[in-house]
Amino acid sequence: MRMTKGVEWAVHTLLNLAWLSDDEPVPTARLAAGHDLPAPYLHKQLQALVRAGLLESVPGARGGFRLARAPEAISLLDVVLAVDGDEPLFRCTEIRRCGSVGAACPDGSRAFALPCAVKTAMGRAEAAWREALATQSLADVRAETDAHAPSVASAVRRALGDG
Amino acid sequence: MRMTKGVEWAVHTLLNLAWLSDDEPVPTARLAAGHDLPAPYLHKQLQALVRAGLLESVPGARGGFRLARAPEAISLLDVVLAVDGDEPLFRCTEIRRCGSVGAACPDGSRAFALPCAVKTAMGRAEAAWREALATQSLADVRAETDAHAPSVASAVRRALGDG
DNA sequence: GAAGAATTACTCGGATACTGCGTGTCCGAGTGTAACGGG
DNA sequence: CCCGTTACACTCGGACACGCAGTATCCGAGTAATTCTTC
Repeated sequence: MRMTKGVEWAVHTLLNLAWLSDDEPVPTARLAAGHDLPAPYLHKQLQALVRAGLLESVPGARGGFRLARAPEAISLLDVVLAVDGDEPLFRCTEIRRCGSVGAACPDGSRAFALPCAVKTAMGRAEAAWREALATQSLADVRAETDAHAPSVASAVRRALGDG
Repeated sequence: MRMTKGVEWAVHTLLNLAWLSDDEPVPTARLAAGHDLPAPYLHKQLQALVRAGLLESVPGARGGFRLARAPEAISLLDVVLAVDGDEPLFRCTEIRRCGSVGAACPDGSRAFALPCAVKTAMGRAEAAWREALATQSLADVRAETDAHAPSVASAVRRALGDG
């Protein structure tokens, strides 16, 4: 029950693009060098972000990736779902219907008409998690970092800017 | 980013024990037959629940497992952490310090003194998830099932009771 | 018939293989750039 | 000197191996019930 590390890479990479704030596309190699990440694998994650509509890819020479929307319009939930997929944390396989317990229910169709209570309980918790992720945007995280560590923004522009 | 299926098995098994409500220990084989689960693997999950203090194991003939606490005192968070471990969903590897971006921060020790904003944002969401799991007890799920499907309780007693 | 000891059968507990997904990598298709030649 | 063509270098895009955690299983240690023997 753990998130893939691609999520961390994706969030930091999107943050770096948000700090650059110009429309110049940045190639994978420079983004990967920004945090010493393996370029091919990061590239794979970036493709997922493109498919999810969070990034725009520019092909050809001097191409690369840029944000497809404003940082205010990209939530952490968007990033997590884009990289890790949108499957629920808890997958109900309806084992309540199986085995001797399931068979001992005389009115199976009526007893199992409503959703499994375990599934709904887990779903409530997951909804709270998603809500908390959805209400935090990339711009919020950027603002929090700017408040605590103002030197990071200029460091990103110095390290990743194409000047 | 998915929960192990052992969680579903553990919750349903604990629920069944809560429905039985007597102090007779139930062996693994009968619990597994209740939902057509592979007995050896379920046995492994039950051991994890014993280590976490949610179940009591009774060795020897006519032995088995029984709840170690009242269903009201067992939260869904307890079950999830017992089976899947208590590692955080999001693991921050501090990549912000690495690479050209990390090196470009002139005052590294000051800029990175406070926790990573990405980590704290993810931590807020995870805290909401844990809170929602912690406030739902096994007794709550049992009550919800009793309200929606009253026949399940008697079915469990009929299928798993040692009568 | 009752008490005691040995036997037996059943249970938990931990150690051991197998599989699927996350992790890491590679090469081909496509495009913009730049150089080069001709007008 | 300007324009069109050609070649090139760089980028994204998807397809291909590897390792570890989740999945599944087995056998040994320990205990309570049972049975047999003896008084």
